[in-house]
Amino acid sequence: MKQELQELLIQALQALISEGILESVPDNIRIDHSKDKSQGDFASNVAMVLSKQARCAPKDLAQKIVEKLTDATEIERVEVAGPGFINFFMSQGSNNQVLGDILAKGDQFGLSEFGKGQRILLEFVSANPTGPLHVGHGRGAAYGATVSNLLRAIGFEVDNEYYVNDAGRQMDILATSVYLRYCEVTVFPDNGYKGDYIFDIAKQVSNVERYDIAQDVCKDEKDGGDKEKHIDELIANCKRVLGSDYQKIFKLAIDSILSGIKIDLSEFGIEYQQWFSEQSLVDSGLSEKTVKALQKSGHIYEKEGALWFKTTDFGDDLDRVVVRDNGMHTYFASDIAYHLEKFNRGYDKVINIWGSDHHGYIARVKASISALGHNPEKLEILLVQFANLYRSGEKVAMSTRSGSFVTLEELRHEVGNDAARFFYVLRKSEQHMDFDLDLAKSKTNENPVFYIQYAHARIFSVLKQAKNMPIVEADLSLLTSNIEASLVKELNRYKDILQTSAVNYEPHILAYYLRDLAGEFHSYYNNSEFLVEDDVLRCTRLSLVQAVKQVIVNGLNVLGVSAPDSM
RNA sequence: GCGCUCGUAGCUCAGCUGGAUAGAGUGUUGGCCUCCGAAGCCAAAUGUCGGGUGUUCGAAUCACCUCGAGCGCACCA
Repeated sequence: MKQELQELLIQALQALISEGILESVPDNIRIDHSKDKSQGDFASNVAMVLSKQARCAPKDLAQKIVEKLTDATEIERVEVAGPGFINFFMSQGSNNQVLGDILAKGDQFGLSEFGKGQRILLEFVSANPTGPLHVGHGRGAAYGATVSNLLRAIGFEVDNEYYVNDAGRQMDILATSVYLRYCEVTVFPDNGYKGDYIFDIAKQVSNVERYDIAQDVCKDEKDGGDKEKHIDELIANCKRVLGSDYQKIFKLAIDSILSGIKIDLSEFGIEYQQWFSEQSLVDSGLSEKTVKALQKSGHIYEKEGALWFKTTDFGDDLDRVVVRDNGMHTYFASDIAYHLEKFNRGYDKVINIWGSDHHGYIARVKASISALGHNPEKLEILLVQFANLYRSGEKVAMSTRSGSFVTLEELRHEVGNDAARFFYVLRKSEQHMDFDLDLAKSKTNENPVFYIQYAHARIFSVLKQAKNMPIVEADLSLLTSNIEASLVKELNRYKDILQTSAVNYEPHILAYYLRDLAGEFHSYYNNSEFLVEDDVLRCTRLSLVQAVKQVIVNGLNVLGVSAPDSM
């Protein structure tokens, strides 16, 4: 409907241009759903935007535009209001068309072809496999999965991907930590992974000799030494002493943790098309090749024994090291290779969802994409602020290494998947978020997700009771009350909401909409009776209510939240 | 010090590609179950939109300054 109105407006503007009143039609003419019923169904501010060009008062220009509008049966009347808004009042019949549309399309209602099948690679979570996911990762997981659903709903083809950092020093620290627990050492390195899950993995180790790998290593920090050096020497000893058994433990540790992460995400309703291994970039030599390609194109220089990538040529603050003086590739080097690999897979757009603490990393990644001859515009990086956890009014410190954190699994079991999914996306992703554990765990009724699910359950219950009553054709002209009109108006917004929510990567827009829709329904429920004697009236109201139910189901489905029939 | 993000009702947050009286949840106060699910509804009260200056017909929204909070500035990943 919005598009039809837009075309009508353009026609009117063109008529004014031919009369010499206006010079040109603006690119995008804004037509919004009015917030207030007294302001009609749609409003346009085009007259105010163009008043300068026309050199007359916005209100007068609006009047002139209105006079040029051709009649359309769907439009009941058009008004000029306020400082120069053009308000469109649609006929109730035209608004009601959406009901038939919803009931006919069912699960498909609201979907569009806006994305025209363009392919998007969406990478999210990608937490290091050094421990279970915690509640901070949960936010990225819920956000990423919902953005993915949204984009799919408006016609994009989206592949979800998890980048597994299974190479590098952190993994060695993990393996060594497991071995030390297996040996049941009494002194544990400051920099080792201390969580309980390390003990669980250690229990699975068998047929490996127990050596004292702490012999001859330098002092740990608590003894006045350097904790980084201490753990590096432990790792070196561990590798040397264990030989091939080291790989065994290494693999056990990562497999165990990664499979835990996969189960966790899958139970949270999140499916990935790809799990991309960092190690595979090393094995395939792509990391190596990428550095060579950069060298060839002249973006690399040597300084103090290391290879530096001149990212400052592409807008970064500092140049970055890609190969250290000890010959090791930095994480950045494999990350460049990874992004190159993503681009080579031929996606129309590559989206990364990162924790906001990585924002300083954006410039150098985009720089590397430019340097390798790709368009950095095709890479979009969305940042998610970490959630601050509060327990008993106090902020909870979180660190994977110290093992003091609340896992995503714990949270899911406490508050339920539905509440967790909804709660996470209810706030704008870049908004700092206070996650009050006590509130989320103990008073789950306050969570708005139940409000929406309750509306669905109520409708289900009503429809169930209507099952044995006669079914006749509905007469939509009987939907005359204010609340019915505003409920229909709300349903008419769904498609636009879905699109706005998706193109802006803002799931909270959909979440808020569903709560509003549920609110309208609850008002209606308390205000009117559905199971009335009159067959036509009953079936008419039930069809409205059924349409509401369908939209709630469709919307919750995008958010990854279930719509139970009873609760 | 430099950079990114944020600052809106007691609390948690929407609204931000400039638009009509700044909204919701929660909390507070008072009503509504002989009636389709009261996890609900209705009503009342609540704001220097952190502060300041500017841009203009119009600023919570844009620009600049300033104060406050979080995060990032490695030959770590």
